[in-house]
Amino acid sequence: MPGDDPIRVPDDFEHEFPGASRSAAEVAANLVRTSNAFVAVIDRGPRERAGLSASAFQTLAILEGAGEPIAPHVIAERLLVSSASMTSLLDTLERRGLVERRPHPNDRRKILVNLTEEARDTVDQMLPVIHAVITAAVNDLSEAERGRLIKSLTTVWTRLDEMQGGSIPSPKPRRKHRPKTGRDS
Amino acid sequence: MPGDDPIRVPDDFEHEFPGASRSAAEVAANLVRTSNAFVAVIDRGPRERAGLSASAFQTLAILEGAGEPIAPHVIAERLLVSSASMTSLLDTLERRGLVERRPHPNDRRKILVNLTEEARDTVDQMLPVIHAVITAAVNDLSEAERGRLIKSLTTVWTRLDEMQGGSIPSPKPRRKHRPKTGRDS
DNA sequence: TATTGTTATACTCTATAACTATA
DNA sequence: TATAGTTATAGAGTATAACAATA
Repeated sequence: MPGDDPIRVPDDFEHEFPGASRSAAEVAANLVRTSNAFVAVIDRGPRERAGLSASAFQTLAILEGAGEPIAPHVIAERLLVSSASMTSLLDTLERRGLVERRPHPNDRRKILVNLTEEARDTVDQMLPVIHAVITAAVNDLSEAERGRLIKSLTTVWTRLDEMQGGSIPSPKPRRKHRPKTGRDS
Repeated sequence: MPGDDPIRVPDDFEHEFPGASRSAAEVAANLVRTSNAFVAVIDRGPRERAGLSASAFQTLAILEGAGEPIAPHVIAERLLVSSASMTSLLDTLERRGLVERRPHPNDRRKILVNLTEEARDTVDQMLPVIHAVITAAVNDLSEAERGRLIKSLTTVWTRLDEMQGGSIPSPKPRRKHRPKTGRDS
């Protein structure tokens, strides 16, 4: 099966991008590919079957994970969207009967977002499918390999998390034969 | 630093989801988190600085990778969007001066999409930044660890790729204390 | 004054269906 | 008939700015 090989990066990569690491590029490419495959399988299976957008799905997951009704601005923070976008998302979810808005008992500026019975049923049907997919996908790795994999991933994530805040490293310029343009050929 | 730990899954996970593997869930969670961090750093850095949507960015990447002008339906296939969506994307990119449509020399139904000088300059500025980020992120892993990581990722990806086509495993139902609803409390 | 949520407005991405031109 | 691309239309997600109600 030729499709079962890792993604490779060309020989001249480190010449084209001085200072960059070829093996690092291969790690990143294979990492993102595998993550995308996870998301694709889960999307096409449970999520799209339920007719939910990615944001709607995450909103339900946040509410389910919280274990109790929470206010829109809390969901918006976790979802990294504006409060106006949150209003729109909740409108959609409420229209579909998956959430309900209720007044906050103490603070009359706030509301609390509840999952409906239907939404909890949906989540209860989706999660076992998702975990069955994950369990099957990782099945060929030994426990020791899983441990090493998690450790390596955490090492990389830690560095990325540091970069999130601000300074990303400044690179040396690219060195290359420009691609054909159709104009200068 | 408490934030530098791997994502863990609760003790009762395998009781809650019979048949599912806790270590597999931890692998998946940490994998997706790390991939998302990669994408986030690249998005907030190079991509958003260039004012490009994810699809616009990918369109430029496809054109750059092709190394020569290609037809819209080819881009649409690789991007997994409809031809009408492709037209709209190209409208946006052309309005910004990043691509040009030219008639196909042989087949008058077709057009060819060219990158402009400005687009090639943009890509040439973005790629070194992206590879510098990747190189720095993976810096703490030895070459041996990179090799093992890529191998494990490929193993998982292969299984996921098999699942893409069709049959996802059927799970046993969830077993749980339902979360509070605000109604029945 | 600050916080919470909504409304108004606008733009992008996405899709389906109908259409034109060409092969 | 089949293929390539566009137009028309519609819906969702996103954002910013302005606003009302409440703290």
